[in-house]
Amino acid sequence: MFANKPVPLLSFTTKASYSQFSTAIFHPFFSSLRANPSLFQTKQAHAHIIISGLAGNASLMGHLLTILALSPSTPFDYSQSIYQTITNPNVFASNNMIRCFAKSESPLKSVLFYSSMLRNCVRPNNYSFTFLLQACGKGIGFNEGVQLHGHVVKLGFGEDVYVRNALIHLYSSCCKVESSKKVFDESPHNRDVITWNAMLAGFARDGRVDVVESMFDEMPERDVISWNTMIMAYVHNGKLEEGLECFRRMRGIGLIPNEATLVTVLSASAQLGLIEHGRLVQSIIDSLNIPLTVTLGTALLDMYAKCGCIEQSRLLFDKMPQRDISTWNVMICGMASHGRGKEAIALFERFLNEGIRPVNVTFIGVLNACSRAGLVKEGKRYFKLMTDNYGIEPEMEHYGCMVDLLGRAGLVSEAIEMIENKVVSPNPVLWATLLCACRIHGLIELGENIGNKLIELDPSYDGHYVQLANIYAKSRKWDEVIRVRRLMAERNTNKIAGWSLIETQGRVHQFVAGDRKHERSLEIHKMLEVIETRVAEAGYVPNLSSVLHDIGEEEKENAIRVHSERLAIAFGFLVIGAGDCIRIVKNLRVCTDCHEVSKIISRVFEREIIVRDGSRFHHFKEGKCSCLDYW
DNA sequence: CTAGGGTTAG
Repeated sequence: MFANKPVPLLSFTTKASYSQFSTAIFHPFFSSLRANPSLFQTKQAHAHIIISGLAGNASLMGHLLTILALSPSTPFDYSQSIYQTITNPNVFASNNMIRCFAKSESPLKSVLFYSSMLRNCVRPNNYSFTFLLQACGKGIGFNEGVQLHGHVVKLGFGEDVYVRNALIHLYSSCCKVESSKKVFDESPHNRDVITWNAMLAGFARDGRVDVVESMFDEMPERDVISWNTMIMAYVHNGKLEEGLECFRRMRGIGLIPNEATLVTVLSASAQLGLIEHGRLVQSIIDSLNIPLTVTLGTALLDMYAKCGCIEQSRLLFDKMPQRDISTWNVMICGMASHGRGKEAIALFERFLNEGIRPVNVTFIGVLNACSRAGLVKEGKRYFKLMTDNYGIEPEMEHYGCMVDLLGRAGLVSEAIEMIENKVVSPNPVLWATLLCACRIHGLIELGENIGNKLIELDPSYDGHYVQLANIYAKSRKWDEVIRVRRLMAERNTNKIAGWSLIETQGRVHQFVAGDRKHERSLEIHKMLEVIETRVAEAGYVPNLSSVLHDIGEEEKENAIRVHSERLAIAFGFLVIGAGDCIRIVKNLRVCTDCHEVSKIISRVFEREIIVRDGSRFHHFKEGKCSCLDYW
């Protein structure tokens, strides 16, 4: 009866008269369909019910609606048509109709349905409210939810733990975590692990990590989801190391992580650029035999790309049995961030050929790729494709890519036009992007204009001063360089402390400029001297323009010498096996001088160095960088 | 006869 091919109904009907069957014979089919919903088989069951003259039966139709509510993609009209055949709807059938509404595009319609249910004198029960409150949470129906909360209390379901949990979940979905907390506090004896988890998730969404932490410690019992929620609270609120530490503790007590755990932990590893940790997660996935779903595969793909292993990323991409739009986006953006513009574009073309509809993020990757590969014509064409063919409204990021693309190609007036004509409110970020182009192309006058304008707009941000000074330095206007540096010092701008990190044997070593705190500091500085000697022999002359302070020449050289990136490289030579590449993650942009030195190091030591800075990768190899000296 | 909490991309 439930094979994948249509069943010859006639042969079935000739065997017996349906009136002989009780409704009970359908129940085995319902339970198998609940476990494994299939629209086709549900329709078959429906057909049999109709033939047997039971289409008006509330219980049978209620079961069909349950299955439809559980199915991944349900034609909503179908659920409604089923409900309409019921001669005398009971609360069971109505509850499952609410569930179908909750899953639909407009979940709040379930509330309208609820009032019609009341008019028809169908009395709601505790199930009704869990489904209704769920629907309100999905549709962000705060007002509807509050009214339903009133009904819950009035009708006496206020102590049902399912209903209470649904209320907590509803309020936190509507960003009213204080209301969630009220419900939570009202009934201390009426809590289970789900109550606590819902409450944790509410505070996590609200960014109150400290509260999540203390509640987590207070919980009488914790399951995998409690741990996942705790880890997510850290990771989604920028406390990446804490997230990883929590994951370590979770494994320490012998709890088996599941897919959600691993996806979150991979995201933290990716953001931190910790390839060793990422590989550890991969080995956990392998040893637990966790199936590589699209979500998990995409998270892995992203981790490899963000940790500098774009080849690994690509191998995994080619092996994945299933991909969705995010998978493609991650792969395209990853390629672009590694400066492999042509490959990113080839992927995008393949993606279009497979008939997938690109979204805004896809185009950020594609436009970035064009910019990195210097493909001006293509970039313009894709920008037009995005707006004209796919109706995607360009966001600031898209304009940013275009300004970068045009500026890099030296088409400065077109870039200015783009900024001035297309954006409703001109954004400083776009001008800063163009300022970068001025530095590369040595456009002093324009750079001066833009730089001064930006400094005026935000005198406390040091990045604009640095760029302007770099522009002056490029044309050897040292007086101006000194003037800008002084201005910056006088105004005491907010300097973001730069750091570089390197990972080895599961440990993370983070350096700041001039760092002498590392346990192997002496060796590191000795290694630095060796590097310097070899680099100087290769003809390197320090470029003083990158030094931030207005100090004597000799000291300037010292200041460059101990940039965090160089300390990390020197340490890398000490701990990374010969032949293996040195991977470094930085928070800020690579300075001109460090970039130059890194190139030379890669040549004279025959060592590949991969540096991830704030927005892209630099692969230093054989004296060249993958960014082609434009960043 | 039906129920609840956690997951990726710029």
